[in-house]
Amino acid sequence: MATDNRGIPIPTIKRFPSYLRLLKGYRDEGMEMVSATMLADELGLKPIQVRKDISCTGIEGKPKVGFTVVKLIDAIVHTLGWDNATDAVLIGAGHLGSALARYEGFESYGLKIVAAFDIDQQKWGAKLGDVPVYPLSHLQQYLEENHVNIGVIAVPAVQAQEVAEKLVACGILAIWNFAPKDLKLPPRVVVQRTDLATSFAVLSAKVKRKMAKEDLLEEDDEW
Amino acid sequence: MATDNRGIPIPTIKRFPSYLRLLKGYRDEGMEMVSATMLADELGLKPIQVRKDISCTGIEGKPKVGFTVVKLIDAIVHTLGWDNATDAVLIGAGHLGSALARYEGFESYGLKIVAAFDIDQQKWGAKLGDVPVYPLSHLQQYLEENHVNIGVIAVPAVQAQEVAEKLVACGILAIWNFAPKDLKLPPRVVVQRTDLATSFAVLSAKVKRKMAKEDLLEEDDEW
DNA sequence: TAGATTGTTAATCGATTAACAATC
DNA sequence: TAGATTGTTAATCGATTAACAATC
Repeated sequence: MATDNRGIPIPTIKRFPSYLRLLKGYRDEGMEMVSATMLADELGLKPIQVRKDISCTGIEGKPKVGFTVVKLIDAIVHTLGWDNATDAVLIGAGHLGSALARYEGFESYGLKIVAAFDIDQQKWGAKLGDVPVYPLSHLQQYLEENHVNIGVIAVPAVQAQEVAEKLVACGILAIWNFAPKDLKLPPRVVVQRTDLATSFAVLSAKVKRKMAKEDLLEEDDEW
Repeated sequence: MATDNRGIPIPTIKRFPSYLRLLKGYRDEGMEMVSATMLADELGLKPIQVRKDISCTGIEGKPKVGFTVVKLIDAIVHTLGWDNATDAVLIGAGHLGSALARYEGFESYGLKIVAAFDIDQQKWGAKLGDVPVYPLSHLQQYLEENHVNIGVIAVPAVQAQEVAEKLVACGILAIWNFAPKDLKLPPRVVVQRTDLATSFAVLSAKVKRKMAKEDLLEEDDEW
């Protein structure tokens, strides 16, 4: 087990995709080596943090020179587990589901949405990009016949829990939940939320903080 | 400045929307009081953490009884700054942009998307839900004539930086970026990313970790 | 060589968790 | 009252940052 990722901090995991995007750009430009300093500069991080993150991949660099771009790409991809493609089903073929199904970036993450399911009869038989839409009632059968590890939930909040339980009952290992609802599921199931409310809350808080600081500065000016 | 939010930890901010959803449900069911224990239980958190989070809002509870549901809702909404509606423009009327424009949950966050802009001529004049789509070339004029604080970016990665710079030049204070690209902007601009890659990276890492643990357990069994 | 960069070890910082007195 | 729950203070845990020797 040369590069397992137990113990890699979540914040580091979250920075990996940014490194990856940058590194792929460098590779496409023909750049062979890159230093932590350069990456840090480009992403607004501190060099020491980039070095720490990189060290989690097990890759070693050369003092004064830096790291081999393609080696680093491979190492990050492998550390994230993105070198093994994983099939996923999408539940919910509304606007968000449709956007997800058509999103082409998933390919480079090793994620492949193989089928979508919806309760709305009008959507059955349609295609979202390359992804066929089936009746939700066919989900169980589909999962019995196809090996799929991940379920992507893009249904309204009120239906999310029920859909999640159905997925779990069918043996799904991990759920990526886009519904604005916190799911209660057995701990063996991996759940990842992508929640607009959460993201916007952080934005709101930062804006409010910034406003407060500016008000404070103005006060200071008057003194 | 009774309840400014400087010093409220970001992880706490991120949990607020989950509390809010739960509390609104309780309110609608007619529940008047709620304990930290109950919230924790429902969300899979520890009671102590919920109490710490709640204390950041300035709300006080009653021992043995808990907190007043509606008071708590108001306090969280106010702490997030969601009691003041903020206008936003959306750049990019593709599938994702369309899904965002039609998303009805934003209303309860105090976010209102007032207009969308796109370079694609075919989209001009259309409406995404209630949101009109204008030519991107009209952005500057629109922002001069309307007071808008937030820009939502839902364009392809290659165009994101350029669009962001245009928004900043027009005086936008904060940017919510859905493009898979790290923006380089002056520090005075608040930037929040909602990045599918980042979210999926965490999911992948958790799955990989889980697999490794299971493999390990199997090994243990054999010994 | 000189100097930039790596990698490691230690210090700092911030969030979570524990302990416990106060209280309804 | 007894016991559940709050709120505060202190301890723990984990990530970031600093310091610095090693190295190309």
